[in-house]
Amino acid sequence: MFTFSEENYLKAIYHLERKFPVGVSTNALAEEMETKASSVTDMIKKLSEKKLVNYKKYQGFKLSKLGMKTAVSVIRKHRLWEVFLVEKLHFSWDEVHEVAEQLEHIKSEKLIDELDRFLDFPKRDPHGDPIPDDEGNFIILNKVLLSDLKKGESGIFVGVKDSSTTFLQFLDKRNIALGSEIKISEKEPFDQSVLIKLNEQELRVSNLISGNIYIKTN
Amino acid sequence: MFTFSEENYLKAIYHLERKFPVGVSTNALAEEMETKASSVTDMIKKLSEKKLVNYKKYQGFKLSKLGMKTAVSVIRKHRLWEVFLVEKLHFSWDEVHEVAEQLEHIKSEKLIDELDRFLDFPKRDPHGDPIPDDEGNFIILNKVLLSDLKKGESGIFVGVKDSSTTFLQFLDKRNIALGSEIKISEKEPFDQSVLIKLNEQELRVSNLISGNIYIKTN
DNA sequence: ATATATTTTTAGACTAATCTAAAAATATAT
DNA sequence: ATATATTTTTAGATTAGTCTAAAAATATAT
Repeated sequence: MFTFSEENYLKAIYHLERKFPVGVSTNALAEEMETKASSVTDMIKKLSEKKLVNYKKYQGFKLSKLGMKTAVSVIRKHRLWEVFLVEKLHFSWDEVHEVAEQLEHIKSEKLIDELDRFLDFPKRDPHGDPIPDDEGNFIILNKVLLSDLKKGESGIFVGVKDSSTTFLQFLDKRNIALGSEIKISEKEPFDQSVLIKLNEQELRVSNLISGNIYIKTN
Repeated sequence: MFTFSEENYLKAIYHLERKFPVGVSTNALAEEMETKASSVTDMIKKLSEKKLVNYKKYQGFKLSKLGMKTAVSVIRKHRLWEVFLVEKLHFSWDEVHEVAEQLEHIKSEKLIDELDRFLDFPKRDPHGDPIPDDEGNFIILNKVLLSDLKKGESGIFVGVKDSSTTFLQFLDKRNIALGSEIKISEKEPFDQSVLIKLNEQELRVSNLISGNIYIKTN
Protein backbone atom coordinates (compact mmCIF):
# COMPACT_ATOMS: atom_id res chain seq x y z
CA MET A 1 0.00 0.00 0.00
CA PHE A 2 2.02 3.00 1.25
CA THR A 3 5.54 3.28 2.60
CA PHE A 4 6.32 3.99 6.24
CA SER A 5 7.53 7.42 5.22
CA GLU A 6 4.38 8.26 3.28
CA GLU A 7 2.25 7.17 6.22
CA ASN A 8 4.29 9.31 8.60
CA TYR A 9 3.88 12.35 6.41
CA LEU A 10 0.12 11.78 6.15
CA LYS A 11 -0.15 11.50 9.90
CA ALA A 12 1.82 14.70 10.39
CA ILE A 13 -0.31 16.57 7.86
CA TYR A 14 -3.40 15.31 9.63
CA HIS A 15 -2.23 16.75 12.94
CA LEU A 16 -1.17 20.05 11.36
CA GLU A 17 -4.55 20.49 9.70
CA ARG A 18 -6.08 20.79 13.18
CA LYS A 19 -3.76 23.75 13.78
CA PHE A 20 -4.00 25.21 10.26
CA PRO A 21 -7.42 24.30 8.88
CA VAL A 22 -6.96 26.44 5.77
CA GLY A 23 -3.93 24.46 4.61
CA VAL A 24 -0.52 23.27 5.71
CA SER A 25 2.72 24.95 4.66
CA THR A 26 5.93 23.26 3.58
CA ASN A 27 7.90 24.76 6.44
CA ALA A 28 5.35 23.75 9.07
CA LEU A 29 5.47 20.17 7.88
CA ALA A 30 9.25 20.23 7.69
CA GLU A 31 9.39 21.29 11.31
CA GLU A 32 6.83 18.67 12.38
CA MET A 33 8.75 15.93 10.55
CA GLU A 34 12.11 17.23 11.71
CA THR A 35 13.37 17.36 8.17
CA LYS A 36 14.20 19.92 5.46
CA ALA A 37 11.71 21.89 3.42
CA SER A 38 13.18 20.47 0.22
CA SER A 39 12.51 16.94 1.41
CA VAL A 40 8.94 17.93 2.18
CA THR A 41 8.45 19.34 -1.29
CA ASP A 42 9.73 16.09 -2.79
CA MET A 43 7.39 14.01 -0.67
CA ILE A 44 4.38 16.26 -1.21
CA LYS A 45 4.84 15.88 -4.94
CA LYS A 46 4.76 12.14 -4.54
CA LEU A 47 1.72 12.23 -2.26
CA SER A 48 0.04 14.54 -4.73
CA GLU A 49 0.70 12.16 -7.64
CA LYS A 50 -0.79 9.38 -5.53
CA LYS A 51 -3.88 11.54 -4.88
CA LEU A 52 -3.28 11.61 -1.15
CA VAL A 53 -3.00 15.39 -0.89
CA ASN A 54 -4.31 18.35 -2.82
CA TYR A 55 -1.40 20.56 -3.69
CA LYS A 56 -0.69 23.62 -5.79
CA LYS A 57 2.89 24.88 -5.94
CA TYR A 58 3.67 27.55 -3.37
CA GLN A 59 0.07 27.38 -2.10
CA GLY A 60 0.29 24.73 0.64
CA PHE A 61 -1.62 21.47 0.77
CA LYS A 62 -4.40 19.52 2.48
CA LEU A 63 -5.22 15.84 2.76
CA SER A 64 -7.52 14.47 0.08
CA LYS A 65 -10.37 12.18 1.07
CA LEU A 66 -8.10 9.17 0.49
CA GLY A 67 -5.25 10.84 2.36
CA MET A 68 -7.54 11.54 5.30
CA LYS A 69 -8.79 7.96 5.37
CA THR A 70 -5.24 6.66 5.29
CA ALA A 71 -4.03 9.03 8.01
CA VAL A 72 -6.93 8.12 10.28
CA SER A 73 -6.24 4.43 9.75
CA VAL A 74 -2.61 4.91 10.81
CA ILE A 75 -3.74 6.87 13.87
CA ARG A 76 -6.21 4.10 14.75
CA LYS A 77 -3.41 1.56 14.63
CA HIS A 78 -1.06 3.76 16.65
CA ARG A 79 -3.57 4.29 19.43
CA LEU A 80 -4.79 0.69 19.58
CA TRP A 81 -1.22 -0.52 19.91
CA GLU A 82 -0.69 2.01 22.71
CA VAL A 83 -3.63 0.56 24.58
CA PHE A 84 -2.25 -2.94 24.07
CA LEU A 85 1.17 -1.95 25.36
CA VAL A 86 -0.21 -0.34 28.50
CA GLU A 87 -3.00 -2.77 29.32
CA LYS A 88 -1.36 -6.05 28.41
CA LEU A 89 2.40 -5.49 28.37
CA HIS A 90 2.98 -3.32 31.44
CA PHE A 91 4.21 -0.28 29.53
CA SER A 92 3.69 3.10 31.13
CA TRP A 93 2.02 5.88 29.19
CA ASP A 94 5.31 7.64 28.59
CA GLU A 95 6.94 4.54 27.06
CA VAL A 96 4.39 3.62 24.43
CA HIS A 97 4.88 6.23 21.75
CA GLU A 98 8.19 5.07 20.31
CA VAL A 99 7.07 1.46 19.93
CA ALA A 100 3.63 2.42 18.60
CA GLU A 101 5.40 4.52 15.96
CA GLN A 102 6.79 1.28 14.61
CA LEU A 103 3.72 -0.91 15.11
CA GLU A 104 1.37 1.53 13.39
CA HIS A 105 2.88 0.61 10.02
CA ILE A 106 2.17 -3.13 10.16
CA LYS A 107 -0.10 -4.01 7.27
CA SER A 108 -2.97 -6.33 8.13
CA GLU A 109 -6.64 -5.47 8.33
CA LYS A 110 -7.34 -8.61 10.30
CA LEU A 111 -4.56 -7.87 12.77
CA ILE A 112 -5.89 -4.48 13.71
CA ASP A 113 -9.55 -5.45 13.82
CA GLU A 114 -8.79 -8.48 15.98
CA LEU A 115 -6.58 -6.36 18.22
CA ASP A 116 -9.48 -3.93 18.59
CA ARG A 117 -11.76 -6.78 19.64
CA PHE A 118 -9.10 -8.28 21.93
CA LEU A 119 -8.83 -4.93 23.72
CA ASP A 120 -12.64 -4.72 23.89
CA PHE A 121 -13.00 -1.81 21.46
CA PRO A 122 -11.35 0.90 23.54
CA LYS A 123 -12.51 4.44 22.86
CA ARG A 124 -9.40 6.26 24.15
CA ASP A 125 -5.69 5.66 24.13
CA PRO A 126 -3.56 5.93 27.30
CA HIS A 127 -3.22 9.71 26.82
CA GLY A 128 -6.96 10.23 26.47
CA ASP A 129 -6.94 10.63 22.69
CA PRO A 130 -9.93 9.12 20.89
CA ILE A 131 -9.44 5.94 18.86
CA PRO A 132 -11.14 5.89 15.45
CA ASP A 133 -13.32 2.83 14.88
CA ASP A 134 -12.88 0.54 11.87
CA GLU A 135 -14.89 2.99 9.74
CA GLY A 136 -12.64 5.85 10.79
CA ASN A 137 -15.19 7.50 13.08
CA PHE A 138 -13.91 9.25 16.19
CA ILE A 139 -15.71 10.00 19.38
CA ILE A 140 -15.21 13.71 19.85
CA LEU A 141 -15.17 14.53 23.48
CA ASN A 142 -15.80 18.10 24.42
CA LYS A 143 -12.89 19.06 26.53
CA VAL A 144 -11.25 22.29 27.55
CA LEU A 145 -7.78 23.16 28.72
CA LEU A 146 -7.29 23.33 32.47
CA SER A 147 -5.84 26.79 31.86
CA ASP A 148 -9.23 27.91 30.53
CA LEU A 149 -11.08 27.05 33.75
CA LYS A 150 -11.91 29.80 36.21
CA LYS A 151 -11.50 29.78 39.95
CA GLY A 152 -13.91 27.36 41.58
CA GLU A 153 -14.59 25.36 38.40
CA SER A 154 -13.75 21.67 38.24
CA GLY A 155 -13.78 18.66 35.95
CA ILE A 156 -12.21 15.35 35.06
CA PHE A 157 -8.72 15.04 33.63
CA VAL A 158 -9.39 13.36 30.26
CA GLY A 159 -6.32 13.97 28.15
CA VAL A 160 -3.00 15.66 27.53
CA LYS A 161 -2.14 18.03 24.72
CA ASP A 162 1.60 17.43 24.91
CA SER A 163 2.45 13.77 25.39
CA SER A 164 6.21 14.10 25.66
CA THR A 165 7.95 11.73 28.01
CA THR A 166 9.02 14.52 30.35
CA PHE A 167 5.52 15.93 30.68
CA LEU A 168 3.94 12.53 31.26
CA GLN A 169 6.54 11.67 33.88
CA PHE A 170 5.93 15.04 35.53
CA LEU A 171 2.26 14.13 35.86
CA ASP A 172 3.06 10.64 37.17
CA LYS A 173 5.34 12.09 39.82
CA ARG A 174 2.48 14.22 41.13
CA ASN A 175 -0.11 11.45 40.81
CA ILE A 176 -2.05 13.39 38.24
CA ALA A 177 -3.69 10.52 36.35
CA LEU A 178 -6.39 10.34 33.70
CA GLY A 179 -9.80 10.30 35.36
CA SER A 180 -8.75 12.40 38.34
CA GLU A 181 -11.12 15.15 39.43
CA ILE A 182 -9.38 18.51 39.36
CA LYS A 183 -10.69 21.74 40.87
CA ILE A 184 -9.24 25.22 40.53
CA SER A 185 -8.80 26.57 44.05
CA GLU A 186 -6.92 29.72 43.13
CA LYS A 187 -5.74 31.44 40.00
CA GLU A 188 -2.81 33.86 40.10
CA PRO A 189 -3.59 36.78 37.78
CA PHE A 190 0.06 37.71 37.32
CA ASP A 191 1.48 34.49 35.80
CA GLN A 192 -1.75 32.54 35.34
CA SER A 193 -0.46 29.76 37.59
CA VAL A 194 -3.21 27.85 39.36
CA LEU A 195 -3.65 26.15 42.68
CA ILE A 196 -5.48 22.92 41.97
CA LYS A 197 -7.09 20.41 44.24
CA LEU A 198 -6.90 16.74 43.36
CA ASN A 199 -6.84 13.54 45.42
CA GLU A 200 -7.43 15.53 48.61
CA GLN A 201 -4.21 17.49 48.05
CA GLU A 202 -3.51 21.00 46.81
CA LEU A 203 -0.88 21.66 44.21
CA ARG A 204 0.37 24.73 42.37
CA VAL A 205 1.01 24.34 38.65
CA SER A 206 2.29 26.83 36.09
CA ASN A 207 0.37 28.02 33.06
CA LEU A 208 2.60 25.83 30.88
CA ILE A 209 1.33 22.77 32.73
CA SER A 210 -2.33 23.75 32.89
CA GLY A 211 -2.20 24.57 29.19
CA ASN A 212 -1.39 20.94 28.41
CA ILE A 213 -4.12 19.30 30.45
CA TYR A 214 -7.54 18.61 28.99
CA ILE A 215 -10.53 18.66 31.27
CA LYS A 216 -14.07 17.47 30.75
CA THR A 217 -16.36 19.73 32.68
CA ASN A 218 -19.58 18.49 34.22
CA MET B 1 20.37 -1.48 14.97
CA PHE B 2 19.92 -3.38 11.70
CA THR B 3 17.64 -2.79 8.75
CA PHE B 4 14.67 -5.01 7.91
CA SER B 5 16.57 -6.24 4.90
CA GLU B 6 19.68 -7.12 6.86
CA GLU B 7 17.59 -8.99 9.41
CA ASN B 8 15.82 -10.93 6.68
CA TYR B 9 19.11 -11.98 5.15
CA LEU B 10 20.45 -13.10 8.53
CA LYS B 11 17.35 -15.17 9.15
CA ALA B 12 17.61 -16.78 5.73
CA ILE B 13 21.30 -17.58 6.24
CA TYR B 14 20.43 -19.08 9.60
CA HIS B 15 17.91 -21.44 8.04
CA LEU B 16 20.25 -22.36 5.19
CA GLU B 17 23.06 -23.21 7.60
CA ARG B 18 20.92 -26.08 8.91
CA LYS B 19 20.85 -27.46 5.37
CA PHE B 20 24.45 -26.57 4.49
CA PRO B 21 26.47 -26.66 7.72
CA VAL B 22 29.77 -26.17 5.93
CA GLY B 23 28.74 -22.81 4.50
CA VAL B 24 26.05 -21.10 2.47
CA SER B 25 26.45 -20.24 -1.22
CA THR B 26 25.41 -17.04 -2.94
CA ASN B 27 22.99 -18.84 -5.23
CA ALA B 28 21.35 -20.76 -2.41
CA LEU B 29 20.72 -17.55 -0.53
CA ALA B 30 19.49 -15.81 -3.67
CA GLU B 31 16.92 -18.55 -4.15
CA GLU B 32 15.86 -18.46 -0.49
CA MET B 33 15.46 -14.67 -0.63
CA GLU B 34 13.83 -14.76 -4.05
CA THR B 35 16.34 -12.26 -5.36
CA LYS B 36 19.35 -12.14 -7.68
CA ALA B 37 22.82 -13.44 -6.89
CA SER B 38 24.29 -9.99 -7.49
CA SER B 39 22.02 -8.51 -4.85
CA VAL B 40 23.13 -11.21 -2.45
CA THR B 41 26.78 -10.44 -3.08
CA ASP B 42 26.11 -6.76 -2.37
CA MET B 43 24.34 -7.54 0.88
CA ILE B 44 26.85 -10.14 2.02
CA LYS B 45 29.59 -7.55 1.62
CA LYS B 46 27.66 -5.22 3.84
CA LEU B 47 26.95 -7.92 6.43
CA SER B 48 30.60 -8.87 6.32
CA GLU B 49 31.70 -5.28 6.97
CA LYS B 50 29.31 -5.21 9.90
CA LYS B 51 30.87 -8.42 11.23
CA LEU B 52 27.61 -10.32 10.93
CA VAL B 53 28.94 -12.98 8.56
CA ASN B 54 32.31 -14.51 7.81
CA TYR B 55 32.90 -14.27 4.13
CA LYS B 56 35.70 -14.90 1.66
CA LYS B 57 35.05 -14.10 -1.99
CA TYR B 58 33.82 -17.08 -3.99
CA GLN B 59 34.02 -19.28 -0.87
CA GLY B 60 30.55 -18.90 0.63
CA PHE B 61 29.73 -17.53 4.07
CA LYS B 62 28.50 -18.37 7.55
CA LEU B 63 26.97 -16.34 10.34
CA SER B 64 29.43 -14.88 12.84
CA LYS B 65 28.66 -15.11 16.54
CA LEU B 66 26.99 -11.69 16.37
CA GLY B 67 25.12 -12.66 13.20
CA MET B 68 23.87 -15.83 14.86
CA LYS B 69 22.71 -13.94 17.94
CA THR B 70 20.89 -11.43 15.78
CA ALA B 71 19.25 -14.08 13.61
CA VAL B 72 18.07 -16.03 16.65
CA SER B 73 16.63 -12.87 18.15
CA VAL B 74 14.63 -12.20 14.98
CA ILE B 75 13.39 -15.79 14.98
CA ARG B 76 12.38 -15.45 18.63
CA LYS B 77 10.33 -12.39 17.77
CA HIS B 78 8.75 -14.02 14.74
CA ARG B 79 7.64 -17.08 16.66
CA LEU B 80 6.40 -15.21 19.71
CA TRP B 81 4.26 -12.99 17.50
CA GLU B 82 2.89 -16.09 15.80
CA VAL B 83 1.79 -17.45 19.16
CA PHE B 84 0.18 -14.12 19.98
CA LEU B 85 -1.70 -14.04 16.69
CA VAL B 86 -3.06 -17.55 17.11
CA GLU B 87 -3.78 -17.56 20.83
CA LYS B 88 -5.07 -14.04 21.30
CA LEU B 89 -6.16 -12.74 17.90
CA HIS B 90 -7.96 -15.75 16.37
CA PHE B 91 -5.49 -16.23 13.53
CA SER B 92 -5.14 -19.73 12.12
CA TRP B 93 -1.71 -21.28 11.79
CA ASP B 94 -1.67 -20.74 8.04
CA GLU B 95 -2.36 -16.99 8.38
CA VAL B 96 0.33 -15.97 10.82
CA HIS B 97 3.49 -16.05 8.77
CA GLU B 98 2.95 -12.96 6.63
CA VAL B 99 2.09 -10.73 9.58
CA ALA B 100 4.86 -12.15 11.76
CA GLU B 101 7.31 -11.33 8.95
CA GLN B 102 6.47 -7.70 9.59
CA LEU B 103 6.22 -7.81 13.37
CA GLU B 104 9.58 -9.55 13.79
CA HIS B 105 11.38 -6.33 12.87
CA ILE B 106 9.89 -4.13 15.59
CA LYS B 107 12.71 -2.86 17.76
CA SER B 108 12.03 -3.00 21.48
CA GLU B 109 13.59 -5.33 24.02
CA LYS B 110 10.86 -4.58 26.50
CA LEU B 111 8.15 -5.28 23.96
CA ILE B 112 9.34 -8.76 23.19
CA ASP B 113 10.17 -9.76 26.74
CA GLU B 114 6.79 -8.53 27.98
CA LEU B 115 5.08 -10.31 25.10
CA ASP B 116 6.90 -13.49 26.12
CA ARG B 117 5.63 -13.11 29.68
CA PHE B 118 2.12 -12.20 28.50
CA LEU B 119 2.02 -15.43 26.49
CA ASP B 120 3.37 -17.33 29.50
CA PHE B 121 6.77 -18.14 27.99
CA PRO B 122 5.65 -20.47 25.22
CA LYS B 123 8.19 -23.07 24.14
CA ARG B 124 6.76 -23.70 20.64
CA ASP B 125 5.16 -21.64 17.91
CA PRO B 126 1.91 -22.70 16.21
CA HIS B 127 3.82 -24.90 13.76
CA GLY B 128 5.71 -26.69 16.51
CA ASP B 129 8.97 -24.82 16.01
CA PRO B 130 10.89 -24.05 19.21
CA ILE B 131 11.00 -20.48 20.49
CA PRO B 132 14.40 -19.26 21.71
CA ASP B 133 14.33 -17.76 25.20
CA ASP B 134 15.66 -14.27 25.96
CA GLU B 135 19.21 -15.65 26.06
CA GLY B 136 18.77 -17.23 22.65
CA ASN B 137 18.55 -20.81 23.95
CA PHE B 138 16.30 -23.23 22.10
CA ILE B 139 14.67 -26.35 23.38
CA ILE B 140 15.72 -28.99 20.90
CA LEU B 141 13.07 -31.63 20.62
CA ASN B 142 14.10 -34.91 19.16
CA LYS B 143 11.69 -35.52 16.38
CA VAL B 144 11.65 -37.65 13.27
CA LEU B 145 9.79 -37.36 10.01
CA LEU B 146 6.61 -39.39 9.76
CA SER B 147 8.08 -40.82 6.57
CA ASP B 148 10.90 -42.35 8.61
CA LEU B 149 8.58 -44.37 10.84
CA LYS B 150 8.05 -48.07 10.12
CA LYS B 151 4.80 -49.97 10.05
CA GLY B 152 3.32 -50.29 13.51
CA GLU B 153 5.29 -47.37 14.97
CA SER B 154 3.51 -44.35 16.37
CA GLY B 155 4.10 -40.95 17.95
CA ILE B 156 2.82 -37.46 18.49
CA PHE B 157 2.57 -34.89 15.70
CA VAL B 158 4.84 -32.12 17.00
CA GLY B 159 5.72 -30.00 13.97
CA VAL B 160 5.73 -29.38 10.25
CA LYS B 161 8.78 -29.06 8.03
CA ASP B 162 6.97 -27.10 5.29
CA SER B 163 4.68 -24.45 6.72
CA SER B 164 3.21 -23.19 3.46
CA THR B 165 -0.39 -22.11 3.54
CA THR B 166 -1.49 -24.91 1.24
CA PHE B 167 0.14 -27.63 3.32
CA LEU B 168 -1.24 -26.26 6.58
CA GLN B 169 -4.73 -26.00 5.11
CA PHE B 170 -4.38 -29.55 3.82
CA LEU B 171 -3.70 -30.71 7.37
CA ASP B 172 -6.59 -28.67 8.77
CA LYS B 173 -9.00 -30.20 6.25
CA ARG B 174 -8.06 -33.67 7.49
CA ASN B 175 -8.07 -32.70 11.16
CA ILE B 176 -4.39 -33.43 11.48
CA ALA B 177 -3.49 -31.10 14.32
CA LEU B 178 -0.41 -30.60 16.46
CA GLY B 179 -0.54 -33.00 19.39
CA SER B 180 -2.43 -35.74 17.55
CA GLU B 181 -1.23 -39.30 18.02
CA ILE B 182 -0.39 -40.85 14.66
CA LYS B 183 0.27 -44.53 14.03
CA ILE B 184 1.51 -46.14 10.83
CA SER B 185 -0.97 -48.88 9.93
CA GLU B 186 0.48 -49.71 6.54
CA LYS B 187 3.38 -48.62 4.40
CA GLU B 188 3.23 -49.10 0.63
CA PRO B 189 6.70 -50.16 -0.55
CA PHE B 190 6.13 -48.96 -4.11
CA ASP B 191 5.46 -45.22 -3.55
CA GLN B 192 6.20 -44.97 0.18
CA SER B 193 2.67 -43.76 0.88
CA VAL B 194 1.41 -44.66 4.32
CA LEU B 195 -1.90 -45.55 5.85
CA ILE B 196 -2.05 -43.70 9.15
CA LYS B 197 -4.41 -43.94 12.05
CA LEU B 198 -5.37 -40.80 13.92
CA ASN B 199 -8.47 -39.70 15.81
CA GLU B 200 -10.03 -43.16 15.38
CA GLN B 201 -9.88 -42.80 11.59
CA GLU B 202 -7.59 -44.23 8.96
CA LEU B 203 -6.13 -42.07 6.24
CA ARG B 204 -3.73 -42.62 3.36
CA VAL B 205 -1.08 -39.96 2.80
CA SER B 206 1.63 -39.70 0.17
CA ASN B 207 5.34 -39.65 0.86
CA LEU B 208 5.36 -35.92 0.12
CA ILE B 209 2.98 -35.37 3.02
CA SER B 210 4.61 -37.75 5.48
CA GLY B 211 7.96 -36.18 4.65
CA ASN B 212 6.73 -32.84 6.01
CA ILE B 213 5.33 -34.05 9.32
CA TYR B 214 7.51 -34.24 12.40
CA ILE B 215 6.76 -36.90 14.97
CA LYS B 216 7.98 -37.30 18.51
CA THR B 217 8.22 -40.98 19.25
CA ASN B 218 7.62 -42.39 22.68
C1' DA C 1 44.61 -30.90 -19.07
C1' DT C 2 41.95 -28.16 -21.38
C1' DA C 3 37.46 -26.76 -22.99
C1' DT C 4 32.89 -25.91 -21.27
C1' DA C 5 29.57 -24.92 -17.87
C1' DT C 6 28.35 -22.90 -13.64
C1' DT C 7 28.82 -19.75 -10.00
C1' DT C 8 30.11 -15.49 -8.23
C1' DT C 9 31.46 -10.88 -8.50
C1' DT C 10 31.77 -6.33 -10.61
C1' DA C 11 30.22 -2.36 -13.21
C1' DG C 12 26.80 0.60 -14.04
C1' DA C 13 21.95 1.92 -13.66
C1' DC C 14 17.45 2.64 -11.12
C1' DT C 15 14.15 4.05 -7.23
C1' DA C 16 13.01 6.01 -2.70
C1' DA C 17 14.16 9.14 0.58
C1' DT C 18 17.04 12.29 2.02
C1' DC C 19 20.40 16.41 1.90
C1' DT C 20 22.81 21.19 0.50
C1' DA C 21 22.94 25.11 -2.19
C1' DA C 22 20.95 27.99 -5.48
C1' DA C 23 16.96 29.84 -7.92
C1' DA C 24 12.24 31.26 -8.06
C1' DA C 25 8.06 32.78 -6.03
C1' DT C 26 5.66 35.12 -2.53
C1' DA C 27 5.22 38.19 1.43
C1' DT C 28 6.61 42.33 4.04
C1' DA C 29 8.15 46.93 4.95
C1' DT C 30 9.00 51.40 4.14
C1' DA D 1 6.07 50.55 -5.62
C1' DT D 2 10.10 48.75 -5.07
C1' DA D 3 13.67 46.71 -2.22
C1' DT D 4 14.28 43.14 1.22
C1' DA D 5 13.15 39.10 3.64
C1' DT D 6 11.02 34.75 3.78
C1' DT D 7 9.27 30.67 1.87
C1' DT D 8 9.21 27.25 -1.49
C1' DT D 9 10.97 24.79 -5.24
C1' DT D 10 14.59 22.95 -8.17
C1' DA D 11 19.07 21.01 -9.31
C1' DG D 12 22.30 17.93 -8.24
C1' DA D 13 24.40 14.53 -4.77
C1' DT D 14 24.14 10.67 -1.50
C1' DT D 15 22.77 6.16 0.61
C1' DA D 16 20.33 1.63 0.76
C1' DG D 17 18.70 -1.85 -1.81
C1' DT D 18 17.83 -3.68 -5.95
C1' DC D 19 18.54 -4.96 -11.00
C1' DT D 20 20.88 -6.44 -15.77
C1' DA D 21 24.74 -7.58 -18.29
C1' DA D 22 29.43 -8.58 -18.50
C1' DA D 23 33.69 -10.24 -16.45
C1' DA D 24 36.16 -13.25 -13.41
C1' DA D 25 36.67 -17.31 -10.73
C1' DT D 26 35.65 -21.99 -9.86
C1' DA D 27 33.85 -26.56 -11.00
C1' DT D 28 32.96 -30.28 -14.32
C1' DA D 29 33.57 -33.33 -18.17
C1' DT D 30 35.80 -35.68 -21.43
